[in-house]
Amino acid sequence: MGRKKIEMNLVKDKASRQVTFSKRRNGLFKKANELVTLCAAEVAIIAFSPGGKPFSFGHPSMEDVSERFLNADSMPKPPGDDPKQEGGMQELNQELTEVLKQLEIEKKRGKELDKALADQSTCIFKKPITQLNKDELMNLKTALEKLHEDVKSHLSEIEASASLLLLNKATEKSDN
Amino acid sequence: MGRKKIEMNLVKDKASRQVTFSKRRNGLFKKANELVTLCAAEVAIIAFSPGGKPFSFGHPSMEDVSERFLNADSMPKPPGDDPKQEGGMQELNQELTEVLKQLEIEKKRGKELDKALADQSTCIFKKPITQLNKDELMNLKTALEKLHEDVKSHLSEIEASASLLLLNKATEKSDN
DNA sequence: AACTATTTATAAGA
DNA sequence: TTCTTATAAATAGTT
Repeated sequence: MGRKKIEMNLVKDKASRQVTFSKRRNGLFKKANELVTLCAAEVAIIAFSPGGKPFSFGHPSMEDVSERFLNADSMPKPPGDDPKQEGGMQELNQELTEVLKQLEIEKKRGKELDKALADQSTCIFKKPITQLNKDELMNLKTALEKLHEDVKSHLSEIEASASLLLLNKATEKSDN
Repeated sequence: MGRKKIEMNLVKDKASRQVTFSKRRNGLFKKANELVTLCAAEVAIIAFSPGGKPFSFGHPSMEDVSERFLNADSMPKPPGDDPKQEGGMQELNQELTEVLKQLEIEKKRGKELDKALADQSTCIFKKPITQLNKDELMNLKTALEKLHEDVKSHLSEIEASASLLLLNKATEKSDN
């Protein structure tokens, strides 16, 4: 789909691979959105870049899609289910939904924290640089940057874990 | 992308809608597969047809993806640099080191919990959730709650550490 | 981040 | 449903 046909193998150059990922991720999400619009479908996607960053698409929101999954009654069931599982399932599903909601709330709170931390950091780096011991300054800067990064990666983990759970629940249902 | 351009609205005719969904779902999954192949990305998709039937795509396996999450970690290292400090710098540096040590401890604690969760999850995630028995579901639920608690406390710890760092920094600054 | 030459996806038709 | 094909859309390489 471009100037030349490309082989369907790993793009060797790292930079090119990142560019390709960005372009194609956009394309994928656009296609997903069209599918939603044209067909009144519900679609959720989670994609990890080669660098390991998570990106997600969801319509309706991931949470809405999750509720759909977690409502076992609306899902077609494989034949030969053990009936004695049914009773506890419903309750557990509800509880799982609750847990996921809590995770969502926590995620949002964390995002605000992340932002606040970032703001404070940049503020502090502006003023007293010349008055500090260089090594110390470097240490502090590094520490804050790592804290910042740590918070961010942890949020990714939360988001990814929740998404994974949801995706995992649906996996067996269909083979396309 | 066809004989005629179509409006991006819901396809009215139900049969056509189903046909469109099938075609475009195939296209979407193909694109996802290409993204995986070209970029070494990891992608999972769930899609509900207009009729409510779930379809999914996932590369690599859910187990691999989950492991990827639950193992990912990186720890800020305490400075432990040479003692070329001047004046109040020494105090500040000690304080900083202390905070980072605490953070490291907290981080390790979280890592253990995550690993415990991973152990439970890797076996649990291999099965569809609807086929898990009650005990397994309870374990999963407990693991998720644990993860949630840990994340919460971890974020609080980070927040507290960061605040302490910034406060110390501000104090040192006004002294100069 | 924009631009096009091409390839690819797909809407309509069979 | 599956295939065919004219056309729209995505994108690889380039700037």
